[in-house]
Amino acid sequence: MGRGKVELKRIENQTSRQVTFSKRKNGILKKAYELSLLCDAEVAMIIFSSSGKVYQFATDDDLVFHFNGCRMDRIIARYRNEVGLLHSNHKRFRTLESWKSEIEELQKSIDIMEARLRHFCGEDISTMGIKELKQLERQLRVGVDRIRSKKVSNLYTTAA
Amino acid sequence: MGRGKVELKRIENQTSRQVTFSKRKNGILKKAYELSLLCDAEVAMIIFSSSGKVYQFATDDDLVFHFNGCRMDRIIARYRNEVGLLHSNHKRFRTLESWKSEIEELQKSIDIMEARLRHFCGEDISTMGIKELKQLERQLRVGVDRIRSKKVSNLYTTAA
DNA sequence: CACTCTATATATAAACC
DNA sequence: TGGTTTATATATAGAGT
Repeated sequence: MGRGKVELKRIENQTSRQVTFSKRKNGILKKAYELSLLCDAEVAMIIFSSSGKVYQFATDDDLVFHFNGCRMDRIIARYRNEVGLLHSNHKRFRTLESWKSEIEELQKSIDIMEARLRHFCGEDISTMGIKELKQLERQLRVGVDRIRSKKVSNLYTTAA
Repeated sequence: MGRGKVELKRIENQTSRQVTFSKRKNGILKKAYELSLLCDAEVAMIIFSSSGKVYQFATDDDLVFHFNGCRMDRIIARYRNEVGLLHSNHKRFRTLESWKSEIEELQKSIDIMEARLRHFCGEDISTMGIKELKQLERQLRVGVDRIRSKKVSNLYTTAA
């Protein structure tokens, strides 16, 4: 919308990315407000800019100062209920450091797995060398083969 | 937008409220996707229709992790860290609950990613149906193709 | 950055299937 | 619910301040 058409990909120029973010953020927050008001829907939205700032909207948060997130927690709670995520808890006594380090550990594993998943999808492979690429391809082939044979056996099972 | 101008208040006619909801929901989900993609932002959105159905968007959910809300929990966790706690009485000290819930959310993401990684390797696929298997195979093929072309271009680069 | 100004691109209301 | 069409309302890209 506007003078030029935009490609649907990350805007490389940092300045215009920032400007576009600011404009579109306002636009979408307004849309969220309108949707909730017009259609009597419960809407929650959380936005982190690439620089790390957070913006939010939640239904029935005060319109003028809608940065307090009063209802956010309730909507999130409702979401968890619907989607079915149950939390059990134990481990009462721990130090701050132990919590932090566990979180760091988990985050690290997540980063590694994300990279691996991307590689499996053929993304972010520009940094990989020939050797790694070959290994990855081999692994993908193994996956394809296993799936093929699984499909075949499924067909037989289904047909019977 | 459209033939008539709309008042900013709850649409009383139930049918048109429903129709408007459906259209605007699609619109805003698209906007959320564009915002995250164009501006490299992390975006999470939860929408409950007045009839109680839930719809959602979370950055990257539809890419590698096209599973319902794999990233949602992590965005919520990040939100809770950076904002949610500012509005409670404990501004500076995180509660035990907040540590635990963040860890649980990270752990959950890890579980999902582990399962997905195994599938990519053709493991643990005995529970998958034909449809899922086909989809997985397609994704693996995309990966293989991308790697092939990358290998080819690498050879040229290396040769030069 | 926040805001202004326009030309254009999009979203969508209304009506009908 | 989903699509289609069309006229109109909005959003916003690009450029400037």
